[in-house]
Amino acid sequence: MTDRLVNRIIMTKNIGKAEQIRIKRKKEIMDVALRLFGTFGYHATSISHIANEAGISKGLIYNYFESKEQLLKEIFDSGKDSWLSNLGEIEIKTKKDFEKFINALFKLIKDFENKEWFKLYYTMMLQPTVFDILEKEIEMAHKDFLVNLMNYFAKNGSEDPEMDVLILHSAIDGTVLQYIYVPEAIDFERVKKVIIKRFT
Amino acid sequence: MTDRLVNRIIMTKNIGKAEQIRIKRKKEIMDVALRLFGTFGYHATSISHIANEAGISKGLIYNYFESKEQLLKEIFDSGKDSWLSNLGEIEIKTKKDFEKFINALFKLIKDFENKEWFKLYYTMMLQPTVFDILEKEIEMAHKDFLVNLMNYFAKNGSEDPEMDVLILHSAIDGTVLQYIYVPEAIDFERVKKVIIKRFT
Amino acid sequence: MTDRLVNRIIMTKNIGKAEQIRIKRKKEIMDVALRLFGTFGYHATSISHIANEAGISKGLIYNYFESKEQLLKEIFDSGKDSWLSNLGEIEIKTKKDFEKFINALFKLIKDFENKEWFKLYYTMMLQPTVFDILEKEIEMAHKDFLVNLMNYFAKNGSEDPEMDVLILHSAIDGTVLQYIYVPEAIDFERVKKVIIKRFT
Amino acid sequence: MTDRLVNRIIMTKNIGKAEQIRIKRKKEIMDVALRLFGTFGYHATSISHIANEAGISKGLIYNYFESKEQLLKEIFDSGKDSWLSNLGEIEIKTKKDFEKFINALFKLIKDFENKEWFKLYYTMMLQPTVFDILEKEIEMAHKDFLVNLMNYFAKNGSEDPEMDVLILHSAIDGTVLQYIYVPEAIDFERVKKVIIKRFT
DNA sequence: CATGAATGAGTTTTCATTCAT
DNA sequence: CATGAATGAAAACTCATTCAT
Repeated sequence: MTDRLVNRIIMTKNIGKAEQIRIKRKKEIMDVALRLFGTFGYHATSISHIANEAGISKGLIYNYFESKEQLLKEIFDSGKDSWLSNLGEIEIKTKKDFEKFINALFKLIKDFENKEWFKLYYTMMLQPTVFDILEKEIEMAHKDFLVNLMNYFAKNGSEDPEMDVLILHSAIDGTVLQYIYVPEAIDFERVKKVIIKRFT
Repeated sequence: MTDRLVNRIIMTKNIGKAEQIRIKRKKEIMDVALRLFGTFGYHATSISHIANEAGISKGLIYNYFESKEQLLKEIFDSGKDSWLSNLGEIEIKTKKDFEKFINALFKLIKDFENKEWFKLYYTMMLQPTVFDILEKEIEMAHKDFLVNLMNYFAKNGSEDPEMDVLILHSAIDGTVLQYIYVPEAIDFERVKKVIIKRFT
Repeated sequence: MTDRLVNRIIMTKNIGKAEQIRIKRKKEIMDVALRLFGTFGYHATSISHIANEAGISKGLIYNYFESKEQLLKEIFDSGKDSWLSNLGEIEIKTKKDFEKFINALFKLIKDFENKEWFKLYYTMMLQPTVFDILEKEIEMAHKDFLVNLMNYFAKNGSEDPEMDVLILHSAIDGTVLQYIYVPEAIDFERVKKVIIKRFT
Repeated sequence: MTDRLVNRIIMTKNIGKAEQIRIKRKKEIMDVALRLFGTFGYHATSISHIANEAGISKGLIYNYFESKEQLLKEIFDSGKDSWLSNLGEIEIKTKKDFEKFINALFKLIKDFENKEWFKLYYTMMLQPTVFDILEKEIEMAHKDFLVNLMNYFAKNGSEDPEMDVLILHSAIDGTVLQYIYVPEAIDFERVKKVIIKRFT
C-alpha cells in the first residue's frame, strides 16, 4: 500500500478521524518494522526498538498488531500482494511477452517500496521450520508464474524447459540477492539485456 | 573441517589424549550448532538447546567457545575455508576449464558436509549490519574467482563480461538457494548441463 | 439494586433525563462487570472486556467509576445491601420463626439477581489482605443475625448454642458454595427440609 | 511433602548434590508461592514477588517450573495428594467409623501443613472457567468419599441420604471456610462433637 | 457525554553467561 | 574437565488509566 493510496483513502470524507489515524499509524509501524526486520533480522529487532524508531510507546504496537509474529505476517503479506498484483496478469507467449515480463519484474524489484522486503522474504524462506505458515503461501504464489514461464520455454524450442525455468528463476533470485547485498553494483538495464539474451 | 581431517590431526602422536578429546568435542559442538542454527536460525537457537542436543552441559560450551557469537564465527569460518580451498585453485581459461569449474562447484555444493552452512551463509549475508566483519572476508574470498570468470568470458566473445559474471553468479546463488529450499527439486546434472549451455 | 428499584428512582419526576441515563448506564456496567468478575475473577477481567461486553467505550467506564477497584467495591456493596435488607428484620424466637428465616434465606440465595455476587463474596473473603475494609463491613452485618440465631438455639435446649450457630452458618456457607459450583445439584426444598430437621 | 520427608530423601546417599538442591529449592519455591497465592490470590501474586520472598532471582523459578500456571498446578496437586492419602482409605460403616472419619478429617484440616492451600482450593473452585483442568480432578477426588458417606447414611436410617451428605459436606466446607477466615474462632473439638451429634 | 488512541509501569518469560562444586 | 544452579538484563506482552477530539 503506497503512501499516496493511504492518503487518498484517508481523504475520503466518510472515514472517521479515529479510523484515519489507525490506517496511518498502522502503515507507519509496518514501515518502520520492515526496515528494522530487514536490517537486523526479525529476532534481533525488538518491539521496543520498533516503538522507539516510530516514536511511539511499546504498548501502542499491540493496539495495532496482535503479536510480533502477526506484525511480521502482515508486512509479509502486504509485500507479497504488491508483488503478485504486478506480475500475476502477464501472459507469456511470445518473445515480446517474455521481454515485457522481465522488464516488469525488474521494474518491480527496483521500484519496490522497500528492498528490505526481499531481505525478509529470503531470510524467511531459509528457515521454513520457523515460519511454516508463510512457506505454503510463498509456494502457491510462485507456482503460477513458473508454469507460465515453463510453457513459454517449451513452446520456444527449449530442450529442457523445466531446467531452464529453474535456472532463470535462480538467476533472478540470485540477482535480487546481489541487489540487496550490493545495490550499487547492479545495473538493471544491463542485467535485463543479458538475461533476455541468454534465455531466448 | 571434515571428520577425516579431525582424525588425522588427532592420530598425530604429539597431541596428548586430552587435546584429542578437546578437538573432537569442539567439532561435535560446532556440528550440532550448525545444524540447529541452520534449522531454526541463530537467534532462535539457544545454548541450552545446543548443549542438550550435543549431550553435554551448557557450561562446557563456554569451555570451548568464548561466546555464542564466537561459536557462530568459528562455524562460519570453518565452512568458508572448505569452500574456498576447493575452488580457489582452478584457473579458468578454456571451455573445458569452465566445465571443470562448474562441476567442482556443484560437487562442492552437493557433497558439502552440511547444507545448513549455506543457510547460515545466506542468512548472514542478508543482515550486513549484524555481521559486517564476516562480510568483508566473504567479499575478498569471492573476488578471486569472479575475476577469474570475468577473464574467461572476456576472452570468449562476451559482449558484457561483467554482466555475464553477475548473472552466472546470480544463477549459482539462486540455485543454491533453491537447493536449500527444495533439495529434491534440484537435479544437479541437468542444472549443470543447462548452465554450461547457457553460458558458453 | 434491582431493575425495578432503578426504574422507580428514574420515574420520579425531579430527576432529569440525563441523570436517568446515568443511573441506567451505571447499573448496566455494574451488571456486566459482576458477571465477568464472577466468571473470570476480578484480576482476570479487564476494563476493556467489560466495556466490550457492555457495548461502550473504555473511557466511559471512568466517567462512572473512579477506578476498577471502586467499581468492584460498588458492586460488592450493592449486593450486600440487598442481602442484608432481606434478612436483618427477621426475629427468630419460635421454631416457626426459624423455618421462616431459613425459607427467606434460601429464597434470597435462589432469587438473588445474580449468583455471581456470591462468587465475588467468597473470593473476596478468601483474600483478607486485599479487601480488609470490606471484611469489617461483612462481619458487622453478619453479627446481628448470628446473635439472633444463637439466642434461638439457647432457648431451645441446645447444649452448645455457639457451636450450633457455627455449624449452621457453615452448612449454609457450604450450601451456597455448592450451589455456585454445581447449581443443578442443589434441590433447595430438600436442603431446607434437612437443615430444619437437623437443626431443630 | 513435609520438610522431614524432604530431608530424609536428601540424606540418602545415592542422590547427587545437584538433585538435593533441586528438591529443596523446589519445595522452597512452592512453599513461598503457596503462602503468597493464599494471601493475595493467584493473579495478584507476581513471580517477582515470589522470587523476592524466596530470596532468589525471577529466572530461577523458571528453572524449576515451566510457567506460573504450572507452579500453581504443582502446588495444588501436592496438597491434594496429602489430603487424599489421608482420607481415601477410611471405610465408613459403623458410627465408630463415622466418628473416626470426622476426627481424621478435622485433624487433617488443622494439621495440614498450610491452611493457605484451602484458600487456593476454594478460590479455584469458584472460578471453573479459569482452571477447568483442575476442576475435573477435584470432582474425581471428592466422589469416593461422598459415596462412602452416602452409603453410611443410607444404612443408618436416613430419610434422604443424598441430602444428608450434601448438608454434611456443606457444613464441612463451611467450617473450613470459617477456619480460614477466622481461625481462632474455631474450636475443633466442639465442632466435631456437634457435627457427630447432628449427623448420627 | 462518549470515544478510542496513547501511555507506561508492570507482568511473565527467556537466555547468554558465570561460578561453586 | 564437567556440571547445572543461579543470575540479571532484556524480551514480548498486558492493561488500568488519561486525554484530545
